[in-house]
Amino acid sequence: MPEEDKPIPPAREERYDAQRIEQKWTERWLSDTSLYAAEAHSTKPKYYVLEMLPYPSGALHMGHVRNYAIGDALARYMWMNAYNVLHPMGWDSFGLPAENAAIKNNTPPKEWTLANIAAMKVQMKRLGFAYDWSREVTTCLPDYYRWNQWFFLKLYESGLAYRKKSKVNWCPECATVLANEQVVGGMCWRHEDTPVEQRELEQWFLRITKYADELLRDLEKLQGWPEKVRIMQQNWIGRSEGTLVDFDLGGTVGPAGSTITVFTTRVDTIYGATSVQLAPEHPIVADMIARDAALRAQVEELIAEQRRAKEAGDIGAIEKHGVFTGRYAKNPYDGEAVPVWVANYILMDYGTGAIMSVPAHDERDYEFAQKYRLEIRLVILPQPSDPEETMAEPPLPFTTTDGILVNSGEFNGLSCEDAITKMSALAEEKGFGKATVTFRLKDWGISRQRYWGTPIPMVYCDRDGVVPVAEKDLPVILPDSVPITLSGGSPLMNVPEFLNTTCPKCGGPARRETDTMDTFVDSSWYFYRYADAHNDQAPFDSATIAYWFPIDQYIGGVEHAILHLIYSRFWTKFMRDMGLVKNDEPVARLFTQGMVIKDGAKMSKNLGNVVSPDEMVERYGADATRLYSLFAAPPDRDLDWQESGIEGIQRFLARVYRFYYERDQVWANEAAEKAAKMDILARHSTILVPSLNANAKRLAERSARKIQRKLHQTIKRVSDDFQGRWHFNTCIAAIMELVNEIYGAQEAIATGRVPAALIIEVQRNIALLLAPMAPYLAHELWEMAGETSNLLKAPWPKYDAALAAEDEIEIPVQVNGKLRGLVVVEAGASVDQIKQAALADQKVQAAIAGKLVVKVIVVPKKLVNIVLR
RNA sequence: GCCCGGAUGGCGAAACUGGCAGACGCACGGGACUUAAAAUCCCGAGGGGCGAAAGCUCCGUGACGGUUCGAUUCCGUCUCCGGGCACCA
Repeated sequence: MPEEDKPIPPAREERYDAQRIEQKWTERWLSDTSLYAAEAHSTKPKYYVLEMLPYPSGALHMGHVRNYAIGDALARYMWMNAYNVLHPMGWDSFGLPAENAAIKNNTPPKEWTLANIAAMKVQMKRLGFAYDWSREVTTCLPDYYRWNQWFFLKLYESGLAYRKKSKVNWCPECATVLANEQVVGGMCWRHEDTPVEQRELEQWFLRITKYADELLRDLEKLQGWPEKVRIMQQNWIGRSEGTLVDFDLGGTVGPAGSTITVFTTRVDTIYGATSVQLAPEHPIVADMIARDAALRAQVEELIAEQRRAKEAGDIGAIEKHGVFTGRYAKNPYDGEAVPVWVANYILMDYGTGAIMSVPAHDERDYEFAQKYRLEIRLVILPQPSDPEETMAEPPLPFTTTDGILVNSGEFNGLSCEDAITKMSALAEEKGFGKATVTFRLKDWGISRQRYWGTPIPMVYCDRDGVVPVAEKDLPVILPDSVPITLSGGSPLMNVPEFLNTTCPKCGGPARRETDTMDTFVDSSWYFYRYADAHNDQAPFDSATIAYWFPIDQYIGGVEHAILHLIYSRFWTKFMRDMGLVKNDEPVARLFTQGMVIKDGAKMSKNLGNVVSPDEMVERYGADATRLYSLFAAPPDRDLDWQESGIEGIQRFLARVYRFYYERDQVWANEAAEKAAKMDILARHSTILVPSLNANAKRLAERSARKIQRKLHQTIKRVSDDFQGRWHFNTCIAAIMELVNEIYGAQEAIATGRVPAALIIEVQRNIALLLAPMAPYLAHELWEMAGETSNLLKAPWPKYDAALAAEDEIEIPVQVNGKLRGLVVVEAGASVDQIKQAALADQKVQAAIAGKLVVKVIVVPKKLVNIVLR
């Protein structure tokens, strides 16, 4: 193409106009769907960066923007580092709010949800997030949830899905099940004067506890996860080693039998057991109260106390109450019969729901025994430090395991540790107990008596009982246009076309399961689907998963540290055992970002301190909104949103823009300069970092060298932060410093003391450094710097350590730890040279005059400290 | 109660490995440009005391103590704030 036929670049405006620039680039980006597409096969290394998918509530909030700004910056950075990047997005689109909206606005949940998705997708695109939309996953659509059903069938086949009775919140007024958040102070959220009841329903559970040990053990492998999250999961799993011991009641009370099995971690203290305590909901208690109305009333009060405390979220503050049952149980070790009590501090869903109470060696038992004047018997004494010393009586309760047994028959004199081993062995030998491990982790109840969720693919037949739907008949489609009412249980029960079916086994009439799945099922494996989003033969292709997994970096809120992430880990282990995936864990590295707060409080409608992303984008642009959310605080900490802060960022972007614009104006007006520019550009398109020697000559000017040094220092700082701790706030500060340096050198630039080549190099690099964080402006600047390549995949700049190095450095000189002088030395100065310079300094001389110098500490490049006496 | 974070100017924060505390930004003050304002550019600034000024000096990273030539950083005790779990036997 002849020179004069080249398209004339569009006229640029003097003022930084975010809206104009962002609209221009949005159009280009949206017209090319291949832009952010991951390559199925690539010689490049793969990188899977994932942000937690949102619930489509209708609008993004600032927390989302922050989350996605971090992920997008990382994805773009990895593209620039020539990785094959997978960066997908989707919608966690089943769940209760759609049903609530249906009730409130009379809109079908599907319609409401899909409209919200469309709206939020527009927001995401406006913000410029670089997602591969061809892999979008929408969990409420049958092409996704059919695989939930498929997995459920596999879980059922493997014995990992089972039914059992479980309690639900029931509002008699609504005649329906309530979610925990719909219970307010023990009352229904819609009927403030209707107490919520507990009803037992048959529900589906997934046997996550089968993997309890592995889920715990593999936390070790997750070194790329925050320590905090690993600890939270560890506590959640709650592994505890102990002993089961049978106490005999000496005759049955009812169907629950005549044995109380207690779980204890301290079987070594069992000779100090002076009572057995049962949870109020223990089956033996049920037998006991069946014939004892007075006891029944008391036990019911204990249950009520427990429930009230739990609902108040304040179970720790509950005052301990108990009631003596009138029965005694025999301690199998010494044959002593101890009283059996029922107590409100014993939980039925942990251990066996029964404990032995050892007041002398357990704080809670001690408190309880004091209150009810139960016997307190000391059986552990402190280890004497000197064997000759007599053992002192310790203060009670004495809970340490570093002690010696007394008053414990044949076990006297053993250490607690030895006693636990020997006593557990004896229990097993004699058949009244055994060593065991319990977990706090419970099986995962997935049944929801709701409409807007994945139908559980099971059928109930009068003849064949519980029968799974045949795989070939999947998906079981969730019917549309189902009236969402407030009463009568699950809405699906009122849809005969759905409810009535035929038995897959005998072909006779049967009923479908009307419960739907917990939405945590959807989010437990959605990130696998991204890798192969349109597969209609299987949830995904295993070879594709082997390529992409594990996820290299997952980013989201810490509020999902436990449930979502533990269910996802469980799902992965199950899929691995099925042979579907090879990885043991889904996520190699996890990052949890801090909350966005305003005026010191979490943003909420109640407080009226919600900042709308749309408003920010409209007022300041997407770049400023994103950049500010990265700048205002390090990403793992809470971010206090300040309107004046984002104004400052906008000012910074305008300052950067103006630097390019004004240079362009100058160059455009100087024909000779322009020719030089073209010549330089031609050279620079291949050489990003000029070699030191060539430049050292060319950049003899001090001001030019200063700019060049700052440039390379900036590239280093920004690169280091992307590689390391992700403190994007300091990256941005570094770029601001570079821009300040340029503005500070205005005069040198105007008088031609700074070569145009260097200015262009700075311009190119600022565009490159800003590209991950402020992509719109960065693309515009890239173009203004004369580049025609796509910035998205332009190589990330490299710094030259020699160019970044300082020639001279200032070394502070302290005398007795107090700053007394500053000396300037060459960067490579030896310890001795620095010491001489420091001692020669006038101020230092004055400070040490007449005193005895005891020691001179020299830390090269850092400081000198002269110690006087 | 237990576990995990955090606390630094008027504000958001920085100081990455024990080495000049407060980079960068906001707000503020002063100046330049302007008829004026806005915008922009430049300069100033932790607090106290001394000084006309250049400057000098003391104090200062939630509190108290310790280690060290030297501590925002390491150790101990405590206070407050945030998050998680909660009578877990």
